[in-house]
Amino acid sequence: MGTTQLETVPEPKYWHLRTVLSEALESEFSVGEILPNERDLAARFGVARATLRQALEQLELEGRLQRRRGVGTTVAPPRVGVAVGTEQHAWPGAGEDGWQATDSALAVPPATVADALVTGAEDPVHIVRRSRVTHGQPVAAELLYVPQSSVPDLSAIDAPSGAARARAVLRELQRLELEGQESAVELGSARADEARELDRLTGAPVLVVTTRYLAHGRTAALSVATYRADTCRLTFGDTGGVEIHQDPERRAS
Amino acid sequence: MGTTQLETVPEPKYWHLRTVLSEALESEFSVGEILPNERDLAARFGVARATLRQALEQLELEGRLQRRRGVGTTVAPPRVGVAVGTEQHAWPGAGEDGWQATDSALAVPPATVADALVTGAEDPVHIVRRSRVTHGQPVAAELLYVPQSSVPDLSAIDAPSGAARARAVLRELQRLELEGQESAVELGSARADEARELDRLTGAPVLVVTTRYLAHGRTAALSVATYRADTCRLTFGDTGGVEIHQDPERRAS
DNA sequence: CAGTGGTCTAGACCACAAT
DNA sequence: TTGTGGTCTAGACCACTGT
Repeated sequence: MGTTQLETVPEPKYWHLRTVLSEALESEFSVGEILPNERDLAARFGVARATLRQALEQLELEGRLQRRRGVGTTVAPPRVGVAVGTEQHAWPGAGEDGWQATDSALAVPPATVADALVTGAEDPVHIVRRSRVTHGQPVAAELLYVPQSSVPDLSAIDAPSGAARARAVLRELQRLELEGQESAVELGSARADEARELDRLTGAPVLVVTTRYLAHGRTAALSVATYRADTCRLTFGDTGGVEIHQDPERRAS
Repeated sequence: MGTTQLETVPEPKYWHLRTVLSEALESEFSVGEILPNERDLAARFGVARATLRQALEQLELEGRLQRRRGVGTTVAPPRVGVAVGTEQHAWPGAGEDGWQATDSALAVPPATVADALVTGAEDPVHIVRRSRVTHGQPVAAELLYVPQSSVPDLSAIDAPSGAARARAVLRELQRLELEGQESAVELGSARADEARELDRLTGAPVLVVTTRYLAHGRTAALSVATYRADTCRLTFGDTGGVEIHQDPERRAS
């Protein structure tokens, strides 16, 4: 990476900088390599640190860089593809899918969740916490809402919370016949608790996947999962086929 | 919205500010309403304009606000759900789906696209441009790559480009038997041309949906569509059911 | 401890839309 | 021309990680 001077172009400095850095990442750096620190980089390009940071922010958003306070900025590996909408129509917790149930308790869900489920606004539901790990990295945190009516036989369980209870709820869910599921994906920012679980800072961009599981013509469960937007590529497929890879710059012809 | 003073809390000012503004949006503003300008807001909360802007940025990312240069900051309507992965297994361009084919030409695709398709690296493919409009707002811009082998009968077409040619490519595509499709969603930032088409600034956050269409055991077409991340909620479903709505704050129990 | 990225300030000027 | 959001600067200090 030379001491390139920025030309006077009709585009913002930080955007041009992003392009220059992007090319440098491809040609002069390898995955995991650590970049010079922000103060040095800014000086090298003759811009204020804030401007340099704006460029780095873009690249981090695009999954090209990873920044960690107290450590430095490193070149990120390509995004990992995580399957979220396979055609197998499987209940959460079926098979080995990388999810780990961590906790569960009976509580009153947020109003919008109660709406989507058929329960009354004050009816408590089972809330199952799960986290998903891929390649040793945490990629998602989920809250799964299960109305008591979906798992009537669970009354036998006496544990008020804990991982074992979470697994019990999931096990009971398998007994229902799954008729279908539908998901929605949108951009959000990590709440403090989610951020902690995903090893990111509060406010980090996440992809929020809301999935509704249908059985008996009703919504039998509702899942709200937040995925790290910087490291994940969510795959929805009905073929189980090969990975589709995306060019860092999505260059058009 | 009062002249609330920020308390000293162990969280960043901009994050606290985001929360305060978020609550104000729910209780004191209605959709489309215009907020006080940034300088006034910053003064009112006793912070620098840059800090106030950091909070607004978060809220815009979450689809709560819309900012337009020269105009102001307005309260955004709830995100619109746009279907991207229905179970009907339909080719692009089938039926009325909100897409509009605008142009098409024969050109050599980017290397990564050529990889996904089976074509050689230098083989030109049909590139179809489409844009998607919902509720009068542009929500997505797409590039559809179709190998010549997928539409052999198209050779009869002599127009080198144009909307009519684009429609012809799509029409030919319908004749193939679609075996399946698989999609991936990831976060990206709008290139200059995409940004123009989506009525946003360069670098605006977008959801990039890459879809592979399968026929005859091969990839018959590849679509790369960029959706406005601020206004869109992408839905993948196999039930055609009701909308799932998401609480502005995604409050956990 | 030294070094990193994260937050924050108080300004300045620019690009754009409406008047 | 006026007022808006967008860009940029040159600092300061904070929070965290490693040694």
